[in-house]
Amino acid sequence: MNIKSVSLATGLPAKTIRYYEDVGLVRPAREANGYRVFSQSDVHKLAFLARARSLGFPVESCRSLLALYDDQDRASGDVKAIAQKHLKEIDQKLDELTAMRDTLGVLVQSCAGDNRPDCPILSDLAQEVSR
Amino acid sequence: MNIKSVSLATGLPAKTIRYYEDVGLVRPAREANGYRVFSQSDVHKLAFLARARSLGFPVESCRSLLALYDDQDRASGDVKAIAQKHLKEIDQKLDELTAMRDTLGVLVQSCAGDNRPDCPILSDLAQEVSR
DNA sequence: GCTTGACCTTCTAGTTGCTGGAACCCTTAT
DNA sequence: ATAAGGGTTCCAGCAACTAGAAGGTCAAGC
Repeated sequence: MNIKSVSLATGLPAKTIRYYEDVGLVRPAREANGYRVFSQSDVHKLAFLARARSLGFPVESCRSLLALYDDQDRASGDVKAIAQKHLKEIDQKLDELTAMRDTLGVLVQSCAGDNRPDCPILSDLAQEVSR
Repeated sequence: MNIKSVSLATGLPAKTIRYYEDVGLVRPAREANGYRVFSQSDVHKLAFLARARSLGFPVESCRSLLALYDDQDRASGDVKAIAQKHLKEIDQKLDELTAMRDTLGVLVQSCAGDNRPDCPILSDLAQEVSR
C-alpha cells in the first residue's frame, strides 16, 4: 500500500503520515524506488493513532499507548493512568473555556453593537469599574 | 516604571511584555542605559491585553480591540463582532472537548485498571468492535 | 575600589502538531 | 515527447510564548 491509499484508508493526510514516521511512530518499508510501503500492521497503527489523536491524546501519549497495545504483558492500569491524566487535562480546559464563555457571553449580550462608541466589552477589558 | 514593576502590576511575565513589544502591541520609551520605561498608559494597555488574553482572545484580536479602545469614534458593533466571532470559536472548542470528555469518561470508567492486559480503552483505540 | 546580587539587555532556539511550498524523481497513458 | 498524477526530501511557518545564554547596569556593603 502506498501513502495515498493509506491516507484514504485512515483519513490522515499524507503529510501527517510522513510526520508520524519522522517522529518514529511508524516505520514503513521502502520500495526500490524509495516509495514507502505500508503493511496492514502499519495501517492498523495509523488508524490507532488517528483515533487516539481524535480523542485529543498528545502525540507522546499516543506513543505510550501504542507501546502498551503492542505489549501483551501490559497492565490495564498503565493505560488507564494515561487516559485519566488526559481526562483531567480536558476537564481543566473545559473549566477554563466555560469560564471564558460565561464572561464573554454576558459581555456580548450587554453590548448594543450599534454605531455608538459606548461599549461594555471594552469597559471590561480596560477594567473600568461599574459598567 | 521598569519591566519588573510592570510585570508585578499586570501579572504578565517580563518575557511576555517584551514579546508584546516585539509584535508592536506596546512601545515603551527607553532610558539612556537602554532599559525600558513604561508610562501609565503603557501599563494600562498591558493590563488590557492581559485581560483580553485571559478571555482567550487571540493576540491579533487583542490588537484590533486595543485599536478600537483607542478610537473615540469607534462603533460598538465592531467590538461586538470580534467578541462574537471569538465566542463562536469557544463554543466550537467546547463542543469538541465535551465530546472527547464523554467518550473518554466512558472508556476510563469501563477499564479495570489492574494488572491484567485486557483493556477497553485500547480496544476502542484499535477499533476492535464490541469490546 | 571591588564585589555581590538583582536588575536589565539582546539573541537564538525550543515548544506542539502539523501544513504549505519548492524542487525534483517515477510511472503510465496518450 | 509530454502531461498527469503519483512519489520523495527539505525548509519555513503557524501561536504565543518560554528557556537559556551571554553580557551590561546599578545600588549596597566591605
